[in-house]
Amino acid sequence: MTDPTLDKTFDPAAIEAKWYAHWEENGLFRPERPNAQPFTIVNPPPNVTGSLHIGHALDNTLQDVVIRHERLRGKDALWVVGTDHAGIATQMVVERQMEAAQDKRTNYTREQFVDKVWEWKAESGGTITRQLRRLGCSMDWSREQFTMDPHFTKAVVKVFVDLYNEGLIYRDKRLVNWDPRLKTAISDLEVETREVKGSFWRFRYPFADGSGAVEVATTRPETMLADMAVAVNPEDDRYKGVIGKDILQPITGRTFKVVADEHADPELGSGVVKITPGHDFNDFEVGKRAGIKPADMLNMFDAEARVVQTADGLVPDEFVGMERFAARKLVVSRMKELGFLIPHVDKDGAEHDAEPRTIQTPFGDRGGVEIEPWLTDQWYVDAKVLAQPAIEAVKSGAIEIVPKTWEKTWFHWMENIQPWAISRQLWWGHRIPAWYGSDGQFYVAETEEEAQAKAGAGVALERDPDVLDTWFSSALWPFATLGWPDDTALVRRHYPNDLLISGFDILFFWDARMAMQGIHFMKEVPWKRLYLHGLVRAADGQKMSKSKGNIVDPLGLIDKYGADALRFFMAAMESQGRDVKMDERRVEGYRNFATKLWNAARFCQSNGIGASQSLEAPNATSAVNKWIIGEVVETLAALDQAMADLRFDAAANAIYHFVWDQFCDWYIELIKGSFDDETKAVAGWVLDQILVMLHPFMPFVTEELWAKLGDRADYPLITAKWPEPGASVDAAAKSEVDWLIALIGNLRTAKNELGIAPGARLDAYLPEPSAATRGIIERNPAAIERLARLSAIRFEAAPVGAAMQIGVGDANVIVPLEGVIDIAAEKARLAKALEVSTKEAKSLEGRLSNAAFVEKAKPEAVDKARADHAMHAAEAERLSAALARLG
RNA sequence: GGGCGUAUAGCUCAGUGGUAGAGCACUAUGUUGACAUCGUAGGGGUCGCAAGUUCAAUCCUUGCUACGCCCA
Repeated sequence: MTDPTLDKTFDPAAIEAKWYAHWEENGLFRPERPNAQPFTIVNPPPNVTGSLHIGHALDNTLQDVVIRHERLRGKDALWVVGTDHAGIATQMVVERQMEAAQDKRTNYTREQFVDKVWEWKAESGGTITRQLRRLGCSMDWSREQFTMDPHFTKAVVKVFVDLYNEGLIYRDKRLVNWDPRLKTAISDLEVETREVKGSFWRFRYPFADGSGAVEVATTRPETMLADMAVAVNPEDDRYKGVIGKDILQPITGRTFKVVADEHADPELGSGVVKITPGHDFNDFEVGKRAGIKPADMLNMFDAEARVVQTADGLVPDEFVGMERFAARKLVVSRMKELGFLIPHVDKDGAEHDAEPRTIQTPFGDRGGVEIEPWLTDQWYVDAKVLAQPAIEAVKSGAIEIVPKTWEKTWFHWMENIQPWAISRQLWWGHRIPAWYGSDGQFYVAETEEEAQAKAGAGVALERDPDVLDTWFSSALWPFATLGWPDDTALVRRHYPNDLLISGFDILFFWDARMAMQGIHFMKEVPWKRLYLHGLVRAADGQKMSKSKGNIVDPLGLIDKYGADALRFFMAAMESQGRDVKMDERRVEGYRNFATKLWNAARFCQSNGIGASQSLEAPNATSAVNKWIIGEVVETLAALDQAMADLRFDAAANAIYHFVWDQFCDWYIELIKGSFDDETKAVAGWVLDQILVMLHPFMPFVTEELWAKLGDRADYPLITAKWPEPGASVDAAAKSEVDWLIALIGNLRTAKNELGIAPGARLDAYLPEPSAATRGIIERNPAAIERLARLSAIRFEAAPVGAAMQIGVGDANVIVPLEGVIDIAAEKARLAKALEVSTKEAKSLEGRLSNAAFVEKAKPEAVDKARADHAMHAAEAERLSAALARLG
């Protein structure tokens, strides 16, 4: 460091860039500590397409606070970092770029396209990792991971093949959630249900024999083109006679049966439902129960949800090729023309084709269009089997979920888990290791050679074109990032991870799946604790979203207030089980806090206070020095406890209040004017303890001050030692300083109320002081003179005349103010105080005179009430006497 | 419909079985040996509503209301 003198103003931007580069270049995020206890966190890999949003800022700040804390405590702290290849999102980004250049994916071969994605990644994929550095996150960049790295692919393939061989992955023809825009299947979790204004139509379906009709209702009339049954409830007396009869569908002319099925609810509408097994999840089950094999279920859509001819050739030509919503309209108008539409009559008696209704409609979370249930062959994971040990792990405590309230959600989801559709019809991602043979069989193997060996010579193989769900690979993050499936030292040392911090919004997507895969393949839970935090919401409490335009950019906040301030805000606002509401004023407040510390350090430095020489607290003889050492001990205990409990808010507040309220407001003020060697040593030590304790929250300003306060380039703060004061709280020193603080505070209050200039220097009298009080006064002349602004306290009777009376503990300090004071004002002041004391005393007296209280309450409570009563009663008496003296 | 969460000072939030705290905002004041991104002092709350348990409830129980989230 060049000039160690601190500048008058604190400029976060200048020190942030400098220190981050220094830490990273010197390998300080992962110092060699082969003999230390390991501590491991993996970060939720952000999408490679992503840029840092406020939620990342929260998530990564919390992780950095933990990892810096553990590193300072001497652990071999590893924070694994990397990005996720984000199949759909990344493919969309590259395709959009192509569109902008009048180009498209299908102009290329698959290999060419994938190459272009890699090119894109090399060029633009590092945005978020650069931004994480600006936040100050101390990840191990030397081992940065990507879910498409070759070693990761190896892990993914092994997991797929092993699960297949164990019967836990299978191929099945069933309905999937199909995104017609992205032309891929997606999992249940990627479907968002939204409320949409729609219509509810009612139609007559005639019997084929002309003996009448039943009434069916639907919100998706186009599916009529693939109807294969109508269902009634077997218990519904109205329809018992029609079960087994044929229906003649008016548009297609298809005939099908009335079947009996529990799915039909007699209470809903007419009690009759039309059944389209190939295009509705409920109908699929009804169809299977009615004996229709999935392979025989009629399909009426192509991958883009345009109408295609069904297998029986009964869809009228005019519909074929039509977009799904256009087909819906045309079906309605054809049914109406044919006289089979039952009009809706509104409350005013007017007729409409349909009843307007709010409809729960599925949308793809990426593509943003309505999901179409579609009958295809896909790969599935038997999640139910994998979920059992994950449930057990939380029940047994092998995984501790913090806050605990999320356990129920965990259990509920795991217990009702559905098969997980893992194949995606994309080009970017981990390609499924399955080959289809010319013999009509398929072969799952880690390599094509193995597949060929299984198939035998002469069978031509073609690899499955689909890729795996991105979450299938990120589920392996806690161990594949460490080198698994190879048996590496890292895996042995850092699995299980100690802690996972994630937003609750990815509890099912990611956390749950890591638990399932981790336990299955590693035979141990992926992490011992799972900490779930909430969302960062806009200042008005709304969810941030691009469409609302209420996004707060964390980098903008860093530019404005510094990374330390933003980080401290995130930590201080993170209380368990609550979302963080954005409050820029509060970020500003923490920027001010950093400035406050900066200036306190600057003041110390200018008075010859510098780096401490020992981990242990220096020897202290003065009460003020003993007191502040005790305050450090207490703050450290509170901080350690809060960190152990993952109470980030409590931890941040403990250090904040110590720095501002104890160190700056009192300790520095009390030592001004008396910088002896002991005080300099103690002050330097306390300041160092502050820097260490605050470092996890505010790494930049603390590292800068650490460097400026002492020549310790070879002992940077980031890898310094966590405090071990080896001292304890000195009760006598504490009560002495408390007395001084009370004297100063009470004097200031009285002066303010009486309109006396705060700087006015006054005389004071304390007749017959107790020995203890006298000792305090005699030992602290500088503080009393400087802060209480008393020229002296004389241990004798005050001269007769107007005076202000200041109670401190059991002492009553008299400050003569003849000529200065307005007696009426002083009387009013005392009367007001007397009223408060009297009220308190009376309330306590009432409680103590209640026999039930004295008998049944805890003895401590009774003792405390007695002590408080005595204190308030004495105070009241003292104030009465003071009033009497004023006449 | 099921589950979960939240309701405490003007705002954003802590907290405890013995009648409440912080930051910001507000009022007054201030250049006292760092800091006006500051100092000093102050005002401000029937702790959502109702009932119950208890000597005592803001804190425990139940119900209700409002808001939010997840699942169906």
